[in-house]
Amino acid sequence: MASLKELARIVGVSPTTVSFALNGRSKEMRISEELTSRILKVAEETGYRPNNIAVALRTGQTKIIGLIVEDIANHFFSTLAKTIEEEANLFDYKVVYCSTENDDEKGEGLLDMLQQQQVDGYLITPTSGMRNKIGKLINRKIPLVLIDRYFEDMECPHVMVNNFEGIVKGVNLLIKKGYKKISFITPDLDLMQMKEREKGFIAALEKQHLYKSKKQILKVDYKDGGKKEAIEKIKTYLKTESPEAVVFATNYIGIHGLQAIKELKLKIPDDLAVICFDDNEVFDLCTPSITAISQPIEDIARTAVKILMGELGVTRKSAKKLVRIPTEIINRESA
Amino acid sequence: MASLKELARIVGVSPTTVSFALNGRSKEMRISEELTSRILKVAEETGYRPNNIAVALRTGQTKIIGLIVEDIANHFFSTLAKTIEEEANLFDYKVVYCSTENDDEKGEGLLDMLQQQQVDGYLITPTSGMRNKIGKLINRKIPLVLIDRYFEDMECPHVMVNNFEGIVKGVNLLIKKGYKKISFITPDLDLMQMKEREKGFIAALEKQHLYKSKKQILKVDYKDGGKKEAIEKIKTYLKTESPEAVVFATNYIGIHGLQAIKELKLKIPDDLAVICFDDNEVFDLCTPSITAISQPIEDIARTAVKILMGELGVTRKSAKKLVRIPTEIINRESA
DNA sequence: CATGGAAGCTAATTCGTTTTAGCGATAGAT
DNA sequence: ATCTATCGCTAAAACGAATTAGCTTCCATG
Repeated sequence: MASLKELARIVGVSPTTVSFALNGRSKEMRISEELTSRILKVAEETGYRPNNIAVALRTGQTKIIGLIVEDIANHFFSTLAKTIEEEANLFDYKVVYCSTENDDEKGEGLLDMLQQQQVDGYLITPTSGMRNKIGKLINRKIPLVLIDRYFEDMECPHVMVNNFEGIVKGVNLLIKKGYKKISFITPDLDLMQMKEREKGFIAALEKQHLYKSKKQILKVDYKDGGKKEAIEKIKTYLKTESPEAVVFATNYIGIHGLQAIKELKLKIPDDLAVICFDDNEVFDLCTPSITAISQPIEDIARTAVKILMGELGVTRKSAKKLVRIPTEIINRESA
Repeated sequence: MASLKELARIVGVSPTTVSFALNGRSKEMRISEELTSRILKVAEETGYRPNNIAVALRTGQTKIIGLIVEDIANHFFSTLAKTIEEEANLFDYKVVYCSTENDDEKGEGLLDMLQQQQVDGYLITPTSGMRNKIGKLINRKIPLVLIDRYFEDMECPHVMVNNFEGIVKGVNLLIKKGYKKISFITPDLDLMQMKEREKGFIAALEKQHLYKSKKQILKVDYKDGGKKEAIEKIKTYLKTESPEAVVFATNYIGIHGLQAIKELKLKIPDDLAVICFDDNEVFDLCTPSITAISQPIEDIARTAVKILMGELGVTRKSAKKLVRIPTEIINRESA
């Protein structure tokens, strides 16, 4: 409520002087120690807080970073968001976050909105349709780091998990345990990381000559319907193909898959072994518990913030700006 | 990038005129239709976006509401946040959110931060230590709605689930199924809603003369340690008291409880029936699936935003400002 | 042929800060 | 006695929009 001007009036000096004193520029600006401490005292007493809006307008810095995730209600993204917030706070930055719902239009809208809010930098898990707008930001040298996905042939800092290697590790585990007829169930999304996971699956199988047919891959199109339809599709697939083991490409398709398996009354891992990309608290609780290829979320978050702080000039620029975080296999009972 | 001033220069008129045209005040301010459409066209072409910082400084309105939750990485709160964001967007409001981690100091800090950001209103799941600061906001007539908890004898709009009634419904279900030795496991938190749930438990049992001893209630203090310690405490309790059925007071203590039950190799519901307050995607997947007392999160979110919009003067003021949303029993296999 | 009013636009102020440029007074150098 | 430096502080501009209070020009009216 109290403004700089008012503080100045109370102390009986000019706003300029108060500003210098509060910003620790007293020595530099030759404000006497006595006056400085008087100002500080009054500021303390009146509980003065600078108006960030005014500061932002004047300095051109909001000290805010915009975080765009796919869906904040999803465990992966909310944990990501939380860690990013904590990490950014260490550098005195605030975070505003929003969800694209994987909708191109919504994503572009959010980008516009954040620009209007004059955020200083961006952390984004982009949808494919955001390519253009992101390209423009990059041309304008706006600090920006992509998370969890990236665009080919667009030079832009990004940090994501090593999807290819992660799936390969998972498949190799299944092969080692003796499973031969292995399937891959993935959402049908046009995203880099999905392609990488699929490539990892095929590569790992081909190395052991176990990739026989395209039917070993099921792509579930969520545009056709929601959860229920997905579960039905998976049930149908499992019945007709009856694989010995299955790798789910994401956390949520894994959950739908488990539901399908439960409804088919298949025994894990005897009837069907299961591995899922991306861990989930649920997996630990299931009976049997589900083996997962886990993404070190905190790692991803911290790395992304670190790079962004470099771009923002808060810390010195990171050398590595295209980071792949290795996955970790969480061995449980399902495979 | 392009400012109002620049637009004005391009069109060859004054910034004032441009401002009127863009804000739809042309008729009122007698800007000719021809000029108005020329301005609009140039604005379109140059992709002009007003600088929200400047607008906020001038108008005193940021069109931002501050949302303070306990932990954004938690399913309940992240779903809440998501719905609130969607709902607020309908009214052209943005949302910035942050987590208290149930830490009084952090909560107060967040309140300060949001004040400095000049948010127009607040949605808060408060920690007990935030009482004072929230009281001050209320005295200053700042639009504010509490969610999920409230302070006794402080008149402040709030919306929460009907905790008492929810637990009563749950306990009654257990009693109807014939369980007699029923326990209540709750985090040891000094929060209204925990007290209400405990009261509900005791009241429901006493009505059937089934409340025999304080030992039927276990309070787990999370200050003593994390998840692991909690699980150990629950295991110890279940071994020594061996209840027939247990009601978990929250989502996350339920998950820890299930872990404990799994480690003890107890069969649900034969050895031990389970009901949990607050639903979770996990519960549907567990074998057996877990019966829950579900909080209609979207309802809570929508109601809270509605009341806040009333306080902000965006819509007309709500009549009911102290709302209890009824719970819903999700019948599954664990009880 | 004043006079009034409307039509169509704009100059200048404001919001709360930060920052640049500079002012008066005293002290030291020449 | 004059010039320069330093000290301690401040006036004023700026950030980008919104808004208040006009300022012209033109036409109609008596």
